[in-house]
Amino acid sequence: MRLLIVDDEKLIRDVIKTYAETENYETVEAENGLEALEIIKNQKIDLIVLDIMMPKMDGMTFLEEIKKTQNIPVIILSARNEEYDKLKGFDLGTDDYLTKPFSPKELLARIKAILKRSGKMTPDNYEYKGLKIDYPGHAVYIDGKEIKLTLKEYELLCYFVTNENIALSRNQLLNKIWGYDFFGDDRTIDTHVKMLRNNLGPYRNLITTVRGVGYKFSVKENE
Amino acid sequence: MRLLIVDDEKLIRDVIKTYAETENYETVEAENGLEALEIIKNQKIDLIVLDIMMPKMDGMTFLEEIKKTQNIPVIILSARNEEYDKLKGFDLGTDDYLTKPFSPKELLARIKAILKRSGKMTPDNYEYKGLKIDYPGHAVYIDGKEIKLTLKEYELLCYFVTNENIALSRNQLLNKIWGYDFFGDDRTIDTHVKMLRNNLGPYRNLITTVRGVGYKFSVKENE
DNA sequence: CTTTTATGTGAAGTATTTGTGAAAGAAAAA
DNA sequence: TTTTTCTTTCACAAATACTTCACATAAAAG
Repeated sequence: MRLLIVDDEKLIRDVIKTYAETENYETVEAENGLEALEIIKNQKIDLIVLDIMMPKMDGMTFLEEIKKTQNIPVIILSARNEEYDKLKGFDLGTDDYLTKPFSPKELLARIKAILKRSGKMTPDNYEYKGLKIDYPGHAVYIDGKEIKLTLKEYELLCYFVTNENIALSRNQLLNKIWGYDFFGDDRTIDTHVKMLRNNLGPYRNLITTVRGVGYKFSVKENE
Repeated sequence: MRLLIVDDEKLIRDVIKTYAETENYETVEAENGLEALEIIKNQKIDLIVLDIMMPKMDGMTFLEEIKKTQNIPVIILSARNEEYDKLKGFDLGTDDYLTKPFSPKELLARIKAILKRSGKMTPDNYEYKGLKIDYPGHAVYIDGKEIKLTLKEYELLCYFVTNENIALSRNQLLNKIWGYDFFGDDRTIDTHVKMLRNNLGPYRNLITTVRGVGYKFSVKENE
């Protein structure tokens, strides 16, 4: 069980690290979002403790970034009175939120709760028949052969896969993958879905159109 | 499922609103107790999120006021260290409280728990015999086989199902499903009901005609 | 029983939504 | 810079959905 602690203050990191280690969690540290992204790319992380206020790449940006493709639970640390509305991309199902100053005991309790709740940890790959996604490697395979997806196509696919059997509106997709500050055309999604379908070849029909709503990924074998 | 959010800080209301909407709750806002009372009078509210400290009419007064006549569950928000024993009218069976600052996740979890407890929770699917609606998937199944409904047919069915045994006028249906800005013909509903009935096959008679009024969905086995 | 009123329904016409190729615009790589 | 790759927009075709209409049918009223 490995935690990533992202905070620019070494003192805070040390405190968390100390307490976490008494509970036998491994810890990895990062000073800012950029560093954290690097680590996420290369290591399997089970939970992230994330400070919102940081230089270089702040917590929110980092959060939106990783939520595009990964589903690692996150505990957010923020100063009291910070603006709540910045907390976009925050996934109510898997994440939690604590205000500074916090009691280490409470943090540990929440860590425990989240890890328990999410039971089986974030898998590092997805597989359905000959379709395979290797999350750490950012790669997708069809029948053993790697297919080359652009970033948006990959993000789309990941989001679809983690929301199997759920109809996703264009807005939802835009917000989650493009970010809340994208003000372009809805239909750009259609184009990306088209490309993704083409690239999925024999698996193209796993993405179905939900007319009037958006798209849905499902492996159900209906006619 | 409609929540009333009562808080004098717009920021807090916005945060709650944002998160509540991701869970598909409708939200109504009020700045103070007086406003909230007005709303309660005129709308059906399933749960109230209530800040205790407010100008004009504070949360406590409001709480006592509505508890006299209604039994809507309430989640109370209060600053840490406020005296809880002042919480008159607080019903331990149906209500809950949270201290600020709170985690949105926790609030939503409590909302869900309370709604579930009070039997009001919208489940994410509906089932009656071989008729099944999968809300997240926007899909309807009859005896295990998916039937393809158009958006309007699907919306109609959902609205019927959530208003079982209630006669719905054409106007009501138009307003809810078509929106208040639709100025077309009433009878278009008849056509959609016709199509929906056809698609429901063996379950077509769950939608009965209420002559002079509109339609009604009911599972009662009459005549 | 006849008339009136309301609903059921098939079919035609209208409107909307989606698929798609291509071009323009951005970003990254060379 | 130039070249390449990726992203976004656009335009039009195709598919699908929605609305209206006219007449058939059924229920209620006279």
